[in-house]
Amino acid sequence: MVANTEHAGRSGCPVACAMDIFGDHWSLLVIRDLAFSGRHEYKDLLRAEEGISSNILSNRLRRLEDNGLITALPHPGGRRRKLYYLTDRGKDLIPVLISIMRWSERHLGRIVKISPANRRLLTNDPDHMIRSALQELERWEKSVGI
Amino acid sequence: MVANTEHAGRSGCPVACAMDIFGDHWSLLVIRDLAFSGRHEYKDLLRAEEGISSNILSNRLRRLEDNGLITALPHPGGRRRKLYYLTDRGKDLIPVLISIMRWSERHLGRIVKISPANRRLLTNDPDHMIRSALQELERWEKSVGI
DNA sequence: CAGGATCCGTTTCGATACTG
DNA sequence: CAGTATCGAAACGGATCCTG
Repeated sequence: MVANTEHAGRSGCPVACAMDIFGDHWSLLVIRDLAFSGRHEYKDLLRAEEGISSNILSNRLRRLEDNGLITALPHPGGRRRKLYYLTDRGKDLIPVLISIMRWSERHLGRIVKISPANRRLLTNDPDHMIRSALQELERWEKSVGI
Repeated sequence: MVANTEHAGRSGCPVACAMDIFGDHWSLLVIRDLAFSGRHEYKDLLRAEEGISSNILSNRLRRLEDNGLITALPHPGGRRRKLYYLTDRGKDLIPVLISIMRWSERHLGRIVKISPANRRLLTNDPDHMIRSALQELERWEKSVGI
């Protein structure tokens, strides 16, 4: 009973406000890879996504940057290369991703490839998963000197 | 560290599998209204959404039904009228919606219209919100004899 | 060669008019 | 009132081209 009649209507709903992010096919996937896969470069995201094309990835990276969900850092070893990573706002989407994963695990289990250990963790201790993902990101940030 | 390199790749990720639902602009909004707003009829959903057009609503309702997230019941007082409601699978999306709302509340707070009481509940006791939404749905289901 | 812009055919969206 | 048909507009996405 949150977004009920009392608060519904154009631009009045929490979910609606966020549809730029949640209503897009690719944004969440990019966030996911930045959050869980240790990927930070354009080419990694390009190859890792399930077939995103370069123009779309480019578009989404800019959109995510505009929305303050990711930032880019010049890559130490390249001219135009960049290192993309999540801002605090972006990192804060990790619980949402976990929650989606939990739903998917329960209802689309047959399709999900996930190790038994991670499946158990996802079910039994999602908070632990969140913490360890965040730790991993912080570790990476320190390693590149952010 | 869930969908990391070990499990990434085409159709290997929990998030990706669910993109038919999460990657769509309208599906989550329809689910939201079925979950929180006590709306069950076509016209209610049409008016309540932030401007969804009838063909899109029709399309999404069918898609959601095909995916087993909603079901329709013939309306007692109408020819083509139906009562749409969430299946168990659909109801299980409520935690995801709450998680999205929490994120939106934190980061898009300025846009979100939500009463202070509900905002506090959203922040402090999301589980309570989930339970009360489910109770409301069950109450409605009993009232129409499901 | 990496990042990403541009072109362009195909798909999807969405406002409105329409039907039973 | 519930849904469909139509049709212009927008988005997608594959290939290719540009630029540092």
